[in-house]
Amino acid sequence: MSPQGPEQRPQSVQQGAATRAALIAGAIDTLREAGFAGASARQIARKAGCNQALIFYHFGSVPDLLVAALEEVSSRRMAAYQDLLEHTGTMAGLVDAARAIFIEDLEAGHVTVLVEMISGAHSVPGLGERVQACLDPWREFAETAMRDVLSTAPIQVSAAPAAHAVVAGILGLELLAHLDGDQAGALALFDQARAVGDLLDRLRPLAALLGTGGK
Amino acid sequence: MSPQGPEQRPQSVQQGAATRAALIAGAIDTLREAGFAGASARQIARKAGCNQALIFYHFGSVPDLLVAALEEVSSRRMAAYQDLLEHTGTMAGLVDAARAIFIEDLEAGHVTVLVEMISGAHSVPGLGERVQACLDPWREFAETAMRDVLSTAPIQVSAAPAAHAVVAGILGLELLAHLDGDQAGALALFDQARAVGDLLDRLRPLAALLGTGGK
DNA sequence: GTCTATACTTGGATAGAC
DNA sequence: GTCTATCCAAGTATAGAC
Repeated sequence: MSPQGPEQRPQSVQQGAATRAALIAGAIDTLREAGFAGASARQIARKAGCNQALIFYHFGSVPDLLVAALEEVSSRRMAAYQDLLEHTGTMAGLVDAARAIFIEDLEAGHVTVLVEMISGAHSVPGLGERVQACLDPWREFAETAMRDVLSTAPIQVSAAPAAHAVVAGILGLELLAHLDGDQAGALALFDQARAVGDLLDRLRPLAALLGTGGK
Repeated sequence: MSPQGPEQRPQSVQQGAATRAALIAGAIDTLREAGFAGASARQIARKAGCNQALIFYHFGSVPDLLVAALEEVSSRRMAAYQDLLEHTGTMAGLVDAARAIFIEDLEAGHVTVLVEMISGAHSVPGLGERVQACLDPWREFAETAMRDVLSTAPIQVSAAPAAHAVVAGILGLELLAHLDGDQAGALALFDQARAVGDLLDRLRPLAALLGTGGK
C-alpha cells in the first residue's frame, strides 16, 4: 500500500508486531497476577521480557496499553462464546454452556482482566468510557442470547434486565472466586442453576397449557 | 482502667479518636472517588484534612487504614440490613427490601469500597485474607436470609449457592452501575426480579398441592 | 525498533521538633 | 498527638545512542 513497496522494512515491522504482542501478553499476565494497581510499566515490561521504554513507544502510555490488552482478551473470547452458545435451545443447555465458558475464563483469568480494568478505571480520568466501549459488544451478545432462551421459557422475562444480571453475575463471581482462591462457590451455583433450568424446561409444556408462557 | 485515672489525658485520646475517625472517613471517600489505585496516603490525608504522617502513626500503613475503613463500612451497614430483612416472608418482600438497601448503598458508595478492596487485594500480599474475613459475616447473613425465604419457595433451592449468587450479584451490579454512571440497569433488574418473586409467591399454594415444594 | 540513561513526580515511611 | 522535613523507592515519560 505504501509507495516504497511492501518489502522495504519487513524485519522491522515484524519485530515491532512481535514486541507489541509480547507487551500485550505481559499486560494481561500482570493484570491477572498483580491487579490494576500493580500494573506498572516496569512490571509489565519485565513480564514481556523487554524494555520499559517500549511501552511508551508502542502504546504511548500505560493505560493505553492496558486498554489494548482488554480489547485483545475481549475479541479473543467472543469467538469462543459464539460457538458455545449458538446451539442451546433449552435453559439447561444454556446453563451447561455458561458453566463451561465461565470456568474456562476463570482459570485463564480473562474475567480478572475485565474486572481489574473496570475497578481501576476509578483512578484514571477517561478510562471508564473506554472500558465501557469494550464491554458493549458483550452486553449486546448477552441480550441476544437471553432473548433466544427466554422466548421458550415458561415465564415472561425481559431480555435486557436478564442480560444485565448475567453480566453482573459473571463479574461478581470472578471477584469472589479470586478472593477465595477457589471456584467451589461458583460451581455449586451453576449446579443449582442447572437444576432450576431443568425444572423450567420440564414446565414448558405445562405452562403452554396454562397460557402463562410466550406472548 | 489505667492506674493514673481516666482524666489524665482526656483531650489527647479524644483528639486521637477524632483524627482516627477523620482518616477512616477520608479513606472511604478516597476509595469511592479514586479507587484503590488512587488511595494514596497523601490523597487520603488531604480528604481527612490532616497530615499524611498521621496515617502511619495511627494505622501503621496505608493498607491497614484501608482495611479499617472497610470494617467500618461493613459494621455500619450490617445494622441497616438486619432491620430491613427481618420482616420479609415473601419473595416479593425480599426483592423490595433488597432493592431499597442496594440503591441506598449504591448512592452512598458502600459497595464501591468493598469492590475496590477486593480487586485491589491483588496487588498487596496478604490483603485478600483480611478482606475475605470482612466479607464472611455478610455471606453468613445472606445465607440465613436466603434460607428463610427459600423455605417458603415453590421450588427446592439450596441456600448456600443462592446466597453466593446474591453477594456476587451485588458486587457485579456495583461494577456496572459505576461504569455506566447510572443505576438504570440495576433498577430494571430489580423490577424484573420483583415480578418473578410475585409469580413465585402466587405459585406457592399450587406447588404445595403438586408436591414439588418444601421437603 | 530497541536499548541505556536520566529527568521528574509521586508515594511510603521515619525522625525529630513542637 | 500533630506537624515539618526528609529519605528512599518506585513510577511515568523522554532523549539520545545504537
